[in-house]
Amino acid sequence: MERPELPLQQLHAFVVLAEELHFGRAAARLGIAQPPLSQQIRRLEGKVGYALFSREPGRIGLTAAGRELLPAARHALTHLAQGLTAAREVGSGRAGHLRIGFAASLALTVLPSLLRTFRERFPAVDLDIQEMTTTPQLAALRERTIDIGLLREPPARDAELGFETVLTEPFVAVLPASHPLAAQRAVQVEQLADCPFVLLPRAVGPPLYDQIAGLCIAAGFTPQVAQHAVEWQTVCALVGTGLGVSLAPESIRRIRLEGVAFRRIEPDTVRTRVAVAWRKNDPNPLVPGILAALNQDPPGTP
Amino acid sequence: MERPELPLQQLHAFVVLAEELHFGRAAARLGIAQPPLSQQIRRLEGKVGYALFSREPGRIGLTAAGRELLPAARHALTHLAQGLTAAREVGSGRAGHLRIGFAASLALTVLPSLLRTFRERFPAVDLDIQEMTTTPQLAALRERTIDIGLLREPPARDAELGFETVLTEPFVAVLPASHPLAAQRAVQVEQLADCPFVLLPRAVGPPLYDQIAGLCIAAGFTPQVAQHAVEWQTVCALVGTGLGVSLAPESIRRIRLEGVAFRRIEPDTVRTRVAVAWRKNDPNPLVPGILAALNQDPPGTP
DNA sequence: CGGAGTGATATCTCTAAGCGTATGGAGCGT
DNA sequence: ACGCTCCATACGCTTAGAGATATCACTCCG
Repeated sequence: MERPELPLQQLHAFVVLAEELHFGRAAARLGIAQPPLSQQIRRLEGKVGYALFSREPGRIGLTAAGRELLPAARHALTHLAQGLTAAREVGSGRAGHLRIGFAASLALTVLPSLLRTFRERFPAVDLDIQEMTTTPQLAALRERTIDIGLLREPPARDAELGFETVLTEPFVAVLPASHPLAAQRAVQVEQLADCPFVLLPRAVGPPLYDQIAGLCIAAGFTPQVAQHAVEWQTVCALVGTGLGVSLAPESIRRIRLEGVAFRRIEPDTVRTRVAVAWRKNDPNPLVPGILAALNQDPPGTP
Repeated sequence: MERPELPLQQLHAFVVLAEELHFGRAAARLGIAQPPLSQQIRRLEGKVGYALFSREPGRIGLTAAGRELLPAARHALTHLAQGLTAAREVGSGRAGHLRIGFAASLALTVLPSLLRTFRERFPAVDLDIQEMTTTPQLAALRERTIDIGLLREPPARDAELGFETVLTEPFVAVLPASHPLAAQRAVQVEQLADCPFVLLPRAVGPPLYDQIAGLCIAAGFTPQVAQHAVEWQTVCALVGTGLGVSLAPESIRRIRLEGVAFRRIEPDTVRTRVAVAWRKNDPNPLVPGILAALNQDPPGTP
């Protein structure tokens, strides 16, 4: 790309004059006097190297070179004007797009209401949402692959990322419907001591895993993991087949599956935190926007 | 179309910086020092109203607004560069297009060689050729519908149009092959006195018509027009059916038709002039080009 | 022949902006 | 702690060019 040689202002004058074919009117449309317009055109012609208009007394017209330059000038001007307003829309936060990573377990609780209220306030914004577990979300935020994360059990503090708790929820026991404990309204955690467990791998969200394990340990046993699954959806399905039991955040109750029962646990002192995460230095004006949307719309009331 | 607000130079700097993502290298590519580049970007951001780059130490990147503006800036710059070179090509006469009107009778003589030599010298030029008789050509030239005319018997002089004779040619008699006179090598014009004539209407080219009529009158008779036809092609076809005879410029010999004979006439003192016509004030640099091509390539040697 | 309309020229002013050099200051590596 | 890289800032110089006003030149027309 070489250095631009034609000042935009002169091109604007050129386009207007090409439309009016009359120096006086064109100058009026441009809001300037006639002599400056003559100068502009003259300068532009000087830079192009050839006449752009044929001036015969009484009628002026485009030359062949002028006809060639006109569409390019028009394109450039309109493109730039559009690009500029688009950039301003985006800059002001009225438009743009936002890439959101979210934990699958929130697809049925936090996410729907968030999307709804955000779309109301920023109708021109495209939201790209993708399911990711906690650890990949943190990495994606740092790599700028996503702009917003919705995750569980965020780190306490981070130099680069900001976090804000969206909601806290207790854990529930996930049981096969046929399981004897499913007959109770609530389950003592220690009653699960001898059951095989279905859990998410620790790697996808160590803090959450540790919380669950911690619940068991507090109840006096170490959970025997019979099977790992990467999504809560799958965990529930496996529990439904009788493969084992699980402990999960309450919001997965929304996953309604044949043959799976959810029961309160006792004690339910431990709660899992769901937080929104963002880059502290993100210049995208939509980031404050979505944080505001989250605060305005108290989640948990989907 | 509103007033352009973004100087092209700054947009250029913006695009280069967006590619390099490094002030030092971008400045080097632009051939300037680094501080001026910082200024350019700063000014541009000032005009847009929002930051275009996120500057964190060690890594700079486009903001959302910058990503929005970038393609527009690129488009504008490349479009303008292309338009500028195209305009210069056209201005210098290396490219462009030329609308040529020509008399049908020249389709087989002057035109082919002219097109060939012109295409050699100006390969990037598009030629739009259209068949027109003399009078419409003059009108089309004045209305700027065509740029070049190839016509017969031009007016002697004209305030607006220039003419230059391309070739002169004698008239020949056009006879049915079965006609008694077709047995002779040459025909005396007065021998046609009693034959019905097939001629072009006077309106499509009064001077040519008057020349033909003049030939007859000089031979002592007034031609009896049995039939008018608008093209020489048709005239010959009608002659071939035995409808009459005609007098025509020699170049229509090229129209080879079953049952039509062409014969020299005596006296052959009168010649018809074929001329090229153009607007004297036409700024199109191709006009001199085509005149030069006509002179370089002596017509009549197709 | 004179006036209207139209565009070119001449002259002046003023501002924006482009560039350079010098310098400051924040990270980052050794 | 030191130096290095990289970007921002400050300051000064210089110029292109955008604008205005006044005037001239040409054409057309009544």
